[in-house]
Amino acid sequence: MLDLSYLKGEKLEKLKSSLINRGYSLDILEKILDIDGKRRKLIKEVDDLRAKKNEKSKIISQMISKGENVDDLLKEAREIDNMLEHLEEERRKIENEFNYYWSLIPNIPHQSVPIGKDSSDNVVVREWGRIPEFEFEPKPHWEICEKLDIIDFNMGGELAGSRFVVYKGIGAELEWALINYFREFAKKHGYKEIIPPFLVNERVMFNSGQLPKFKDEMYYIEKDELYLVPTAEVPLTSLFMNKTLDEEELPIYYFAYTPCFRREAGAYGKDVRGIKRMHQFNKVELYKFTLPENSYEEHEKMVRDVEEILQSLNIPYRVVLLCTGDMGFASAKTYDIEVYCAGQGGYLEASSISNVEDFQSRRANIKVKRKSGKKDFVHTLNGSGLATPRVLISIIENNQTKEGYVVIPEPLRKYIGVDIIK
RNA sequence: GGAGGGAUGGCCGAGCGGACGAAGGCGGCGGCCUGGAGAGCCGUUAUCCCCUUAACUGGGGAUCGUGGGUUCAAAUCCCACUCCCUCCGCCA
Repeated sequence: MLDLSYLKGEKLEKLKSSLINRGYSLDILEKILDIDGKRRKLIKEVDDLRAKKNEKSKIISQMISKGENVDDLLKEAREIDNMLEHLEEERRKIENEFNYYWSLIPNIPHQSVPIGKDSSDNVVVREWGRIPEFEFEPKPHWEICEKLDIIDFNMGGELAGSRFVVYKGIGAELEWALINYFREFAKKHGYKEIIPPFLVNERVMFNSGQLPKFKDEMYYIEKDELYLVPTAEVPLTSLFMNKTLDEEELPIYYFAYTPCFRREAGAYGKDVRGIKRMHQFNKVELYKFTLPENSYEEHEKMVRDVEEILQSLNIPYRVVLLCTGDMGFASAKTYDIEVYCAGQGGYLEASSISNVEDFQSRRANIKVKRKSGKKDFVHTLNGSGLATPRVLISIIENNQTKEGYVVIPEPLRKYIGVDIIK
């Protein structure tokens, strides 16, 4: 959530251009501005009236203690009450409306973010690794997995529907191997492990920016009013909600493995084959709470942490700086890391690493107290480190043999006990 | 699921209709004292919103788990909900 000062002066201009750059219409902002005017007026009216009432009450109490007659004053006070009643209701209504629309406004991109419309305007900032070459036509991972019987796509469909799969045997083992491998990396880089709830309440969903705008993307359990987490970023964001941290405590590095549940409501018919886009997948998420002045440095560091994992697995990748039009709602700056997948003949996004500045900490109310006594909202960062499916795709497709086998990357062998999946 | 107890400022803890944004203590901050530190003493010590201002300048409003209600007036009374603790039941 943005600072309300964005509704005035220079900052308003900044907000406008940022909305345009992100491909948002200005209609909603005009609506907000209109509501805000009414809101301020009502606040003033109500507060003034309350001041008057408080004054009367004070006089009444003084007169009562002196034993004087207060009937007339009582009547006046009751009249003020009547006026307040409907004004207050109006005020409550307009404040709710205001908060709702304001929570729909995305973050302001950092000045280093390229302005652009869509992914074609993203900027590749570096590439690593050698693209594998084959003497045969490399197959897509779904064909390989089916033949090796390590992922059962049909069974997933029968149990839960499309975009669900069943990992079997070495497939399941490889999945756990990756998860544990990622966990060990996170630990090595100084992140502290968290196991959060996989279901969270509405407030927590709001804090990280999923609600109210992306309600349709979430699985919701009506009976208990709980949402299934779409990423560990959601519970991690709220770990310090309504807390004020000490300056010396920062930065705080956390990581968590969770399954991630997404309805993929806008993706009908897209990426239906294989495990590229599923309703449930596994991910190890990296998360940082930092001082505002350090967040961009920490952002670069987080990207390097994730790169190191891919390098150790010898996966060719490129780091892409997203343009304004392609960035997520909460983000001020995002790098995607895309891994090369031979069977697809191209790159797939495997990690998204964002600095959201104080966008989430405002929603969750997470502050830091400076030595000077001044309080600021902390900055938060999140990054996949990593999600398993697309890394798995890359490993399977890049390491396939002519016979349809898959050579397991050296660092993962110790978890499984085999070098090659036959 | 059933029965009972509880939720107050950074923390502990009083208050149970009016002068209470809230006693007292601890902690924090500033000062005195000291060669320095400690002890001691004095002072200070929340957040948010609106209007105003060069300014946290001045004025006002709100906040004692959350949301309602009673009252001229609620931390205090009533109702609902949430969370925590204890006991019983059920269960991996």
